[in-house]
Amino acid sequence: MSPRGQDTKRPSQSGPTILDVARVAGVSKSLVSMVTRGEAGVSEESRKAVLEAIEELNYRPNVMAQSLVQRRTRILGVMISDLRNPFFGAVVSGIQGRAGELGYRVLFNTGDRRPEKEEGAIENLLELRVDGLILASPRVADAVIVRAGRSVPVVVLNRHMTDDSSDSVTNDNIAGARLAVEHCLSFGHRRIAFIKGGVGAGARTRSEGYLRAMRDFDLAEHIVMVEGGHTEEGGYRGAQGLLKMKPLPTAIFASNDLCAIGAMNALEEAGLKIPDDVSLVGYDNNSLAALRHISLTTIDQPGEDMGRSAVERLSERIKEERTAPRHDVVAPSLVVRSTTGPLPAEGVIDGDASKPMAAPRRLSDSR
Amino acid sequence: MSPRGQDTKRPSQSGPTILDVARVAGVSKSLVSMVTRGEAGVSEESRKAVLEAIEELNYRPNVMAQSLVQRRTRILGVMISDLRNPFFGAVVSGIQGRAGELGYRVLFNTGDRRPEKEEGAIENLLELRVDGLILASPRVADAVIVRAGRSVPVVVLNRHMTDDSSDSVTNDNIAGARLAVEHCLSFGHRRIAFIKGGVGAGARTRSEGYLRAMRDFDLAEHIVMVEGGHTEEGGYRGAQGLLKMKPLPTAIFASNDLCAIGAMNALEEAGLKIPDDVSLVGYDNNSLAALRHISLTTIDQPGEDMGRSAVERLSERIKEERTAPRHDVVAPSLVVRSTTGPLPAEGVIDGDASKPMAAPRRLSDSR
DNA sequence: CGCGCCCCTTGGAACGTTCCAGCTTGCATT
DNA sequence: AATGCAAGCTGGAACGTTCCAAGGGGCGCG
Repeated sequence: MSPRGQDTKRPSQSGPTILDVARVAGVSKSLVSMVTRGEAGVSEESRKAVLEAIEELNYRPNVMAQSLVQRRTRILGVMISDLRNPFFGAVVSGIQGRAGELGYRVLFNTGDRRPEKEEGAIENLLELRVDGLILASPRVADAVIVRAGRSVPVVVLNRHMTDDSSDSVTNDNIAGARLAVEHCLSFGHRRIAFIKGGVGAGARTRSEGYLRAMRDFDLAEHIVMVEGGHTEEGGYRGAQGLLKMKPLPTAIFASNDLCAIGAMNALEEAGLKIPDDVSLVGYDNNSLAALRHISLTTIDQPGEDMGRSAVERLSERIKEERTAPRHDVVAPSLVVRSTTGPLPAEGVIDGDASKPMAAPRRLSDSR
Repeated sequence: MSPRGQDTKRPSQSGPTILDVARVAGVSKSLVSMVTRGEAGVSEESRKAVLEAIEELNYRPNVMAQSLVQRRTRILGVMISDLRNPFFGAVVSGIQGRAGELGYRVLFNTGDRRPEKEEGAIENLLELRVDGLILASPRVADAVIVRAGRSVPVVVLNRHMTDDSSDSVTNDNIAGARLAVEHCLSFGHRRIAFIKGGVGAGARTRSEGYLRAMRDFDLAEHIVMVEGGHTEEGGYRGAQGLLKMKPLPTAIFASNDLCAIGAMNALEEAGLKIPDDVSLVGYDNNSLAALRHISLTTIDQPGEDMGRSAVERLSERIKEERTAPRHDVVAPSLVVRSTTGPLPAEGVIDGDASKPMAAPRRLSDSR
């Protein structure tokens, strides 16, 4: 009765099953299963027959069926907030590397930068019954993460979770921001401005780190923060804001590399030379920063390592080797490239040059 | 006997099932199923009871079980050859957008640039019984793609398949390369060199397009090609090679944007100004090219649209609305930014200025 | 010769869903 | 009062695996 008759019978293709293989090889399905799982105790003869049948039929075990009976998938789900930020390329690479070593397959899903889509992406992964979930810089509400944590081990990357529903791997944004400020200081800069990261993961703690470092170095009076965002556009606008200020900052610290690159454009458009007129520091050390044409001084956040750690933490939880939550913090480090340099001449003159270069000394101790 | 005794009973968590929900709601599993699938013919009362039970238990349907019985997953598998190339960010975005509209979920896997890993990634997706497969710029052997095509509809992105085992969505690299050459020509350039893309998808056809365009415009004598690669490093080395040449090319066309950026560095290091001394054209129009600080003239390849088309083609195949293979070719377009400009003064002198500026005219017609 | 053991192999139950045929109930129609 | 029918609901079979208890030979040993 169906419009297309008999060809609609099978819901499109559904490959050969273990039973087909068993039939062709002339053995039982159990034996085939043992072969595919590489279990010992199968005669060479049978094994060969089975392998041939598999080859002949182009058979592939159905993961769905496997997972159903084993009650686990050996799949790690990864939700990436923004695939367009090259930093996550490194994270993904680390995740995939370590997961492969541990025998997990990895499935990615992305939120395309929109929290509601992120939530859907997480839900998708959860319905698939992934064995564990990695959320890379999620922008969703805390409650969503907690809820996910109720059904599966969760590791959050780059966002510190205050509750104990999940593990986290973050980089020490406070320390990283301090490194940035210290570095500028070591070149004699005092008027070190900051372009904020908006809602991006880690943005808040970087602001916090900037503030603390400025205060600790007795630079509170020079604190200048403008709105920006973790995008090129945000950095561009942020820098434009800074350019309107009366005593121009001599150094600018941007909340991430994309932001710094945007700032770079604005500064260059205004005819300022980097680093001759203004120094610039980013954060992340993404692949853009390393491009010779950009060569941005930045704070390295080891994305690949963080990815690997996340998998490690997840694996411990899945195997129930650990039940106490763990919050790893990796140390950021300074990568000096070409966008930072000594204080420009006038800066030394019209800035308050009362306190001499004590800072640089202090800096080298503290590292 | 197990070291940890009773707590190992359940293979970690395995959430509530439809039966648990049925029990709590006081109805049959079938009724619960009808509710979760949004089927009509359920009394308001029952529906409410079920929804409450679902909420209470934090129940989530098990996709594995669903797929097993339905014999389809509503999942599209996507293999991305290189997540670090920002061009694919756009592709992914397009895929995800259209897939969402059509009711598919999307699962990504990446080959981390290594063919054998790509093959594993494809195998993974296939074992999951995805309803369809998108291969974005795959580097695997043709045979792997053909084999995959035997079990599931496959759409290949950016690589033309000569056989009919799969559909493809490519951009017209020949035409794109021609646009690049034409553009240089319109500025009076004749010595237009090319940095090749190596094994990257589309690299061969771009070379081919360059060659053809050069010949068509009577520039065969100026053809210069050097090895490069679809990475910054490749472009850097390629440009270094070009810099050793006796009459320096006045324009350089790189096989992709990453490559062009590498070339940019080499040129700048050599003290050449872009575009004053040398013009530079890339390919892809990835997010880097658009960065104001880079502002690369390039050939736009509409990644997002291509992603959407791929999903479209796949969907047709899955629904069996079409059985004939289809090979879509999208038109590339020129994006003029700041890395191309008029022929430098000396270029006009020592180049063969015999044929005057006919080319620019011709160009504007042909667009 | 009979017993036990090891090696290899097997069928059935289970996993959590969907699908389907059929059941009940109540109401309108004859 | 009997019949028909629709609305709402239900239990069992099926999907393709893995796991497990148990079956069948062959062989060495007492």
